[in-house]
Amino acid sequence: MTSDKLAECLRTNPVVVRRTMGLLREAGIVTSDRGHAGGWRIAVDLSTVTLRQLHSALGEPAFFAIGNRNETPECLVEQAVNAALDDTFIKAEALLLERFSEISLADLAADFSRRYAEHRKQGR
Amino acid sequence: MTSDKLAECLRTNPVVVRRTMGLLREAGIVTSDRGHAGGWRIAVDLSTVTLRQLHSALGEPAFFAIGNRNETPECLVEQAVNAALDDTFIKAEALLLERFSEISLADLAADFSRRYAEHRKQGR
DNA sequence: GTTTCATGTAACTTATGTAGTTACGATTCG
DNA sequence: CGAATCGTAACTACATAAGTTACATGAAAC
Repeated sequence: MTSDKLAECLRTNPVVVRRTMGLLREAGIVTSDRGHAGGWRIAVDLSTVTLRQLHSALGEPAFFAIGNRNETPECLVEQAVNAALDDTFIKAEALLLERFSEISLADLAADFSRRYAEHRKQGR
Repeated sequence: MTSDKLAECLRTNPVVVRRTMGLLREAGIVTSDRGHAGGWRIAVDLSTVTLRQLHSALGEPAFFAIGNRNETPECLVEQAVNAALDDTFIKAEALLLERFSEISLADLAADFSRRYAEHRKQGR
């Protein structure tokens, strides 16, 4: 599928698609071909790719919007708050990473297919 | 303590302090007095205020930086992803909220005091 | 009562990060 | 050759949070 087509599906811009897909290519998950009949192609079996791997391929973006701004603050109040919460943030992150590693793209594809079939049935 | 002094401690601006402290005042956690010898005062026993209450007073800002952008998306792919992850995000959030409700400002104050004493000992 | 010290708050400015856009070079196929 | 496509740099737009300015309001000091 071309960047243009993907951008249309995702309601965004082809260059944005290329930027993100480029990271997935670096991780070996997709390949790209230039020129006529080029575009993006999935390079691996969907059952072998987990959300954990995608998260990693995309640069491990932060899970949390709040919490630790500074790992080793000088401020003693900040230190006390970090000490009280760090363990829990680490546990919560582990929970999410664990779940991410359990979900493969094949799982999502299967669920999508189910939903799509349902959608078509309802649509009639 | 005045907004000016607090702003200095927090390395920020008095108006920013007033904005945030105003929310804490609405929640009954602090009071403010105008005029000479005015400023902010803690209104309750620190042992009765938990981080959960602060989080609530400050408008329950989002815990997560990623995840669900749309609770009920039309897109079937997005639906499949949400279905796969929602439970886990809810669990992770519950974990954080639970921990927040376990920690009182008195706990943090005590830990701060310990750190401060240590700091002064080291300082000599 | 005037002066000084505070908060309360509206309005504006600045900073930051993400996304979107334009432009064009490089590559591939027909 | 020419059309299609990615690669990428550079720029623009937008949203959000934080910072700033300005001034009104209120309270205590003297």
